[in-house]
Amino acid sequence: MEIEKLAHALSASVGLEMARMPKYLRLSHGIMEAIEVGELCSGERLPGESELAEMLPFSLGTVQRALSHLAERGAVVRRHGLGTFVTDNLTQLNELLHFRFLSSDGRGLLPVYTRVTDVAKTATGGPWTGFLDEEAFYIRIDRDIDVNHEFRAVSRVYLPGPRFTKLLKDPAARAHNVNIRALLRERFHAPTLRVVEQVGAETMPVDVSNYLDLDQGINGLVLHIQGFGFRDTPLSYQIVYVPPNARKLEVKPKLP
Amino acid sequence: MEIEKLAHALSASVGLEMARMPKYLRLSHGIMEAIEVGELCSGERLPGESELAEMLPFSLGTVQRALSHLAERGAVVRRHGLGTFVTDNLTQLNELLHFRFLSSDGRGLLPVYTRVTDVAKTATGGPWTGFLDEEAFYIRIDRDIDVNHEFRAVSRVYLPGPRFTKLLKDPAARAHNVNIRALLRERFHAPTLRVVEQVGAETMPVDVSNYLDLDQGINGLVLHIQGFGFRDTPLSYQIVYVPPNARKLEVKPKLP
DNA sequence: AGCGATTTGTACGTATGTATG
DNA sequence: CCATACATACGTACAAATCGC
Repeated sequence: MEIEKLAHALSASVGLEMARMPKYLRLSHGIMEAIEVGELCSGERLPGESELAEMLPFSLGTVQRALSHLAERGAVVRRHGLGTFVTDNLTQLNELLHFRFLSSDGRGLLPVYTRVTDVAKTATGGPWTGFLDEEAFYIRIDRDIDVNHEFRAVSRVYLPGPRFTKLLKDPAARAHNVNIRALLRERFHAPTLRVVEQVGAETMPVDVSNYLDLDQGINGLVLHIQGFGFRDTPLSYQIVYVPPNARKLEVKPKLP
Repeated sequence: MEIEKLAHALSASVGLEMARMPKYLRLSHGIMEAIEVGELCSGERLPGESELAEMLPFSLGTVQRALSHLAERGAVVRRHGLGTFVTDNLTQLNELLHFRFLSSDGRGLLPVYTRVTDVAKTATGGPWTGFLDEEAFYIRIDRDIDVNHEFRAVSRVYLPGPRFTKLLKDPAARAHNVNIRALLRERFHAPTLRVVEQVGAETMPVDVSNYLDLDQGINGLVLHIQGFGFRDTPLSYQIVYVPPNARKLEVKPKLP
């Protein structure tokens, strides 16, 4: 990763919402974005602290604080005497923020692999119509989520149609392991700033049961994730259908 | 809280495992201990950063780091322009509230009414035996949870037996609408400082199904809540069985 | 094993910004 | 407006871990 790119990414993401943010958070978000859009790859080593401090308009202390901030959130790993590295095996950090299936020993997280199965217009009603503003139509992104090759879940993201019509033709929206929230931020300058999560045991819909080869009418775990953007405006409504399985979903972050 | 006491507590807690610890952690642990033994009371205001830095052999930056460390873990609350305060009981309680069923409009929370149905010794195994330390026996507190008179759930709290034997005879443990964690904190000076929550769609056990008048073998929402006390020691293991219902449970959003 | 070079971790001191009463 | 107190930022120095020679 060249520093110039990072510097460019940082300067590109200022001016608006970042203006009144502390510098260490600006740097932290800039690096986070670079990770999400793939400029910084999984496992890649970042430039050293002093190098960053020298080339960018940040002091060493500020760089350190930004990196520690990212390390606390699991985006990077810092190793004494070696360097700072993008956390590997985080195929999608954003996804893992919601899909934290625990491994057997309860210490690690299971890897997840996502695949887009459909991007289409929809006009039908549902919980998203009560959350998103009233629109002529909505865009639904269907994804298949493979958890550790053990079982699969179905994710459906609903977006206000008129604003995101371009998604229907954007090949990036159909790529594997795509991060929807990163896509919205990059392509539409619509970052998700806050989410509200709800969970319930609901009967799996017929089409989901069919797709996952389940019996009809059984109950599964269903997540509802409301995404808010600038000025706390409703931005996205995601529903994740998880079939019954032996794994448990962690719903709170842990600080040791 | 007088600085002299804190200084004494800090000097008393050195020499052993603290010797090779960073200074900011030593200070952090010292303050934490002062809270544990009651020298610093709930809601009490700590001396200012600069005051601490002046009176104790710590620089301002080190004091700030120690206080931020405690604030991140919820032991203290820092308020700009006001000061740093020991987290009070009510705040802790709200943080640890788990049954956040949302009302129809999604804005308010549904009222819950709890009723203790049994307090008894148990020696049987389960997920709690792997979490709590090995004990001769455990204490199980069964509760019936009525959510807005719409449906009922079952909660089972497992505690290490020897330490909490008194609960078997304590009438307060059988009172209605009692908060178990508040009870542990007040009666046993054993506050729950951190929880890890997991959720899954599991088959409801036979006795729970019978108690709730459900068909056998159906899946419900099952919460597993691990409670940690001082020094991050395992304190309680709670399992909540929620039958399928129309309401959704709000889970805490992740770090933004 | 020793010795530097590099890199993160800790600590200190100082200055300035900003929220609160 | 002022005093207080936390929040941010910068600069410096040294300690400790790691790697390659």
